[in-house]
Amino acid sequence: MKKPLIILTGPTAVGKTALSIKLAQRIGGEIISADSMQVYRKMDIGTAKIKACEMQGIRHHMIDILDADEEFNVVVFQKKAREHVEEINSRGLIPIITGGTGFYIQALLYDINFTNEASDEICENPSGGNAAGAGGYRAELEALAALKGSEYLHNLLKGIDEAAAEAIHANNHRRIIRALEYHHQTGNLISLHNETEKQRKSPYNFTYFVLNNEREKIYENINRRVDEMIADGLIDEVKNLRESGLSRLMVSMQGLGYKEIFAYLDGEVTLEEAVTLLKRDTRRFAKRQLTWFRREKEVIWLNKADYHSDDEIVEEMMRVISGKLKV
RNA sequence: GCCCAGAUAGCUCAGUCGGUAGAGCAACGGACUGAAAAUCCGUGUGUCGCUGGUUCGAUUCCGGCUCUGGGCA
Repeated sequence: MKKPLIILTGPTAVGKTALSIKLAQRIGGEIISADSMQVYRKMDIGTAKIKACEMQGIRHHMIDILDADEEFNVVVFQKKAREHVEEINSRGLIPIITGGTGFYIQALLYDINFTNEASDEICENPSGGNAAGAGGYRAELEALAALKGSEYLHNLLKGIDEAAAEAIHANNHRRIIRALEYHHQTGNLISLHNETEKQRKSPYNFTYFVLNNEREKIYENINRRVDEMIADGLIDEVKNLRESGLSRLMVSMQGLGYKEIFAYLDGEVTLEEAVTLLKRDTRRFAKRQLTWFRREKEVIWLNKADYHSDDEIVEEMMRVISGKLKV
């Protein structure tokens, strides 16, 4: 019998957090955050992290578990989140995945296989001061790309994994590097790996909700929220992180709000420009999130415009969930 | 009230010696399987203010009207 798992996601600023609390209260659940930035401590304002007083007694996992200079990625997420799911289930409660990182949700939901023999190479480089933060081979490829251009790497990949080279654009050096790295570590082709992982069936009895709203409304929320973040002290938050010695190349500092304010603090843009860019980049992010969710199979869309209140949405969710769990 | 200028994409504008139009920004669509709030790819989305006239054909020329600036009273 598959264990229940509820997912509540959607584009940024659509109102996931508030709804997730209501759902958790109603159903008797705990929340596991699927968010690549809220895992970091001291990154509160820019990540729109839920405040303790807003949790209303609902337990949250995967928030504030790392320092901003630590590495985090989909593999770490998957491993930890899976443990939380099992643990919550063992106490007879229902785990609710909330957050906007679709890739993470997919990795957990379909139990995508990321393991390989040489995985240590990446894990044992915690001090990595650059964005790559990975093993020597990746750094090597990084340097090669800088020296000879990503076209060169793309040709390299063509000789190893034709299908992958076909699928990955020559300019997408990050993905080319991963494909080469994958082959280097495992001796296998990433194109084949992707093909098999795509076939996976979820080990969970899941219900996948995507909260959405009219685009215009989402953008209004984003613009307003950015202004509020500035008013709430986002600049000081970034300033503190910067003064604590964080580089803007770190993964955590590439998050929305952090990279733009960092550029302002470094004197590259005015504050006004930084705010405009942050709003724009966040809007584009929301759009990319929607593209991701559209492609996901078996999702249930909930359009806020179709309901009068969050409570009404929760009622609808409960209807769907009870149908699923009855069997 | 009179005079001048303008009205073209969501915005700021260019342009068409008459053959239904581009640029920047914004926006939109897509990819993604160990950086994913990252990375990458693709796409002009338009009653050329309204209305008559001239013309085979008007966004373009002419008249009238409306609106918006500025000026004179």
